Amino acid sequence: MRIIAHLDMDAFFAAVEERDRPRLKGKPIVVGADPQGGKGRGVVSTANYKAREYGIHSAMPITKAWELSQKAKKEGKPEAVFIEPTFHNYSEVSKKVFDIVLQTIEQVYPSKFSVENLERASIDEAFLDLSQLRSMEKAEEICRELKQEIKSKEKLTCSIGVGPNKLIAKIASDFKKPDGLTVISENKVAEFLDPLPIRKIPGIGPKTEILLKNLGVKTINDLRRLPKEKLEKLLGKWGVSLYKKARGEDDSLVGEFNEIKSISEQETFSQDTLDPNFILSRLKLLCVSVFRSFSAKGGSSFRGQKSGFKSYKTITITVRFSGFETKNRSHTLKSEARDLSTLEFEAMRLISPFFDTRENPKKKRIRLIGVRIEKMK
DNA sequence: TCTGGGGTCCTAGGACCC
DNA sequence: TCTGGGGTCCTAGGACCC
Repeated sequence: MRIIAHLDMDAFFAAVEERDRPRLKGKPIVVGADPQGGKGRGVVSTANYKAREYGIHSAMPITKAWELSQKAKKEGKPEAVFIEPTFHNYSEVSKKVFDIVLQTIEQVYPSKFSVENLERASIDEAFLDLSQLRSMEKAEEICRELKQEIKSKEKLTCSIGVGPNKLIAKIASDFKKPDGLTVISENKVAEFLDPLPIRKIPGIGPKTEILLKNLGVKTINDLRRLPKEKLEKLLGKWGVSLYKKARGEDDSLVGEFNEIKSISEQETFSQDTLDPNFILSRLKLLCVSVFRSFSAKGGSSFRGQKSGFKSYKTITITVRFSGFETKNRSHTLKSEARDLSTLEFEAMRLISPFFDTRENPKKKRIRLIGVRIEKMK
């Protein structure tokens, strides 16, 4: 039997800000783009639980969050504090938290846990393979300990889910947020999943939700009643995988090696424009910056492995117009490139048709451009 | 109220090769 | 002369995640 835990920090970015700035204690906090008095561009990255009471949540346009905050103010409630994210800071805190996780488990269960049993899934999430403990009770106990240690050393709370696989652990960690601990043993999986809305399954987003709702499927129990063939016809490969997920099945391993497959940067302009001088100069800066991360040596990347690539083969540019319509154009070179000037040259070549009628017959203004490289070695 | 930035995976058509 | 089938690569787009 496998025992997998999923640890998820609560409102991570906002929690770090609240911890580090005592004057913000207890206030609604929104980490995201600068709202610029309701005229800003961008979205909410993280809102703390006080701000969520105003209806503010992740991925919401920052202008909307601003309005909700103003509305609350009129009702006599405290205005939300808007903060721009400092990723460097969060990733340092993240590292400390995961060090605490490793140290705590190694202390309590020496030789039963090592780095390979920990998979950092993102800046604020990790999976732990606790199968070696051979008991759900022991797993629960160590998770309690982890939460306690993180709280006392870093003054941050997290939620943990424990289950027979990564899927159940992940859904369970979300079940009692914030500061929750949910343990689902193998024989309780169906009972746990049945009443949950299908959106709780990672991978079901707004589109799949609508598609399935049109078939009368709202809960995971409803989903389980659909035959495999029907799901496959509807969603292809993904449908077959959903069939298994609805049954709580998932055999993916903790600590699978995640190779970096692409490096990209993009920029949304503060005003939509079709000025080639401006756009090309920004494009060049994006190229420089993408090339810098490409050739950064020895630095540990987001998922913890070494980068320091030597060559790339595919260049892609992105253009997003005023109406949010988005186009990509890519080119794969005949042989590997190693230099910045090839990247700049190809990026310019790919974007130039967007300045005239070849790719932009209505002369629409541009909102965002991006540069990506792939097939690195 | 218009919708960030950095990623992954999947699909589908066409080219090309055997 | 009106035509197979499989494999792989390239390109473009879309859904989703944190």
